[in-house]
Amino acid sequence: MPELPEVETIRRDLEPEIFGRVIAKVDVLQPDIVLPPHGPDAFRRQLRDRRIVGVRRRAKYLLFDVEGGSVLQVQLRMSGRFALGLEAPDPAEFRHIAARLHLDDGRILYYDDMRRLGGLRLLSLRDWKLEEKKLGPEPLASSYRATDLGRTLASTRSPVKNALMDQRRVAGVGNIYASEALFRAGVDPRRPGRDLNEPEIARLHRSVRSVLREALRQAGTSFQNYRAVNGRSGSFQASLSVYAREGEPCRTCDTPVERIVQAGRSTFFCPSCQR
DNA sequence: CTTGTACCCTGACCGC
DNA sequence: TGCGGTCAGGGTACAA
Repeated sequence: MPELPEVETIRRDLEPEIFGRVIAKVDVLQPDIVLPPHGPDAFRRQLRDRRIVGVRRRAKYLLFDVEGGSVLQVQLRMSGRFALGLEAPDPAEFRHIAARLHLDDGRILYYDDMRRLGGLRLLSLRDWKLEEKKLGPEPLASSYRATDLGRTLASTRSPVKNALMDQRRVAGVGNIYASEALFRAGVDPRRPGRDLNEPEIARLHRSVRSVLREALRQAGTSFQNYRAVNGRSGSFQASLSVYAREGEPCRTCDTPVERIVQAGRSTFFCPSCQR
């Protein structure tokens, strides 16, 4: 479920706890969350006794650099999450533990994934670099400019909402923050990407960055089932302008927020403020 | 090439 | 209480 701010929040929670630790043992309880190229057995063998020398994020992926030139790539997708501790987390809340990474200090990193759409992949540094080439720029990087967004939108007739969620165009924006950024920019999510003019692109660029930054400051958005590490919740849900507010009054103009479906996903917008 | 749809999976919720 | 339909913060395979 997490988008960029949620994944980055998890990264910040995990890094000081697991950086430098050695993975003493790996248990795979749900084999299908181990993603190619390795099967569960090779995955477990190759991670064992390796030190974690980096805890990074790229797009919506968490990356644990392990000594020896490998990268453990974590795709949380809709329901993946972590718990860390000496003892197992509350079994009433973490009911779908799919893997356990035992650390050399006795603590265990639990990967829980109710829907099992996410997973863990062990890649060589070289293969990760190939994967990374498919991803668009990080929207919060200082090098990310309105012209970058403009170029990527100019090349598509897709609705701008879909284009924002396309990880090859810009990395880390998902269903919540696409809707929120378009509201802030005053842009109708159904407009074809290439139809946006320069001022609209400039506004959208600022909106994407500001909404992600603010969400990050509030440790992300937590609904019933999304939590950061060990169940810590974010608070950005209180700041949402349109997402999950169908029928409620727009905070700017009181027009009821509308919900439509684009590419199979809900989009929320204010038909009056967004043109 | 681009774009839309089906699908992976479990659980919560709603109307009947 | 049960049952079917819908929906959920993602990404990919495949068809058109």
